[in-house]
Amino acid sequence: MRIGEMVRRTGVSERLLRYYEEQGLLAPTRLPSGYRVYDDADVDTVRRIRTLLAAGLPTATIVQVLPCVRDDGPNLVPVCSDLVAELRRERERITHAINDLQASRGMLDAVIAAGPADAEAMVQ
DNA sequence: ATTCTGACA
DNA sequence: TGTCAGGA
Repeated sequence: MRIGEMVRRTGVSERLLRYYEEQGLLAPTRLPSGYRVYDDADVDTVRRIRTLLAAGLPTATIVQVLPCVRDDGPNLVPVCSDLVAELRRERERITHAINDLQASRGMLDAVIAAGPADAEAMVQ
C-alpha cells in the first residue's frame, strides 16, 4: 500500500510517517515513481512506535527496542535479554529529568514569590 | 488525484 | 508536527 492508505489505517499523518522513516523506524520500499510502498506489517510497526513514543522513549532508542518486542494485545512484551536493562537506563534518565524540572520549578517559585503580587502592578 | 522533497510568517 | 511551494 502507499502512504495514503497507511494514513487511513494508522491514523498517523504523512508527515510523521516520513519522519519515522527518516529516523530509521520504518523502511518502506519505493516504486520507480519514488512513491513509498508499505506492507501490512508496517501498520503494526507504527502502532508499536506510537506505544514506545508514548512511553517517552527517544526515537534513537526505539530503533533498538523495536526489533526486541513482541505484541501482546495493547502492550508490548520485551523478548531480548539486554532490552530490559536498556529500559531501566531510560527510566533513570526520566527520573533525572523529573528532578531537574522540579528544581527549575522551585527556582521560579522563589522568583515569583519575591515579585509583585500580580501582573497588574507591573503594567505601566 | 497522489505523492515527493525541502523549508519555515 | 503542521503546512506550503513546486514538480512528477
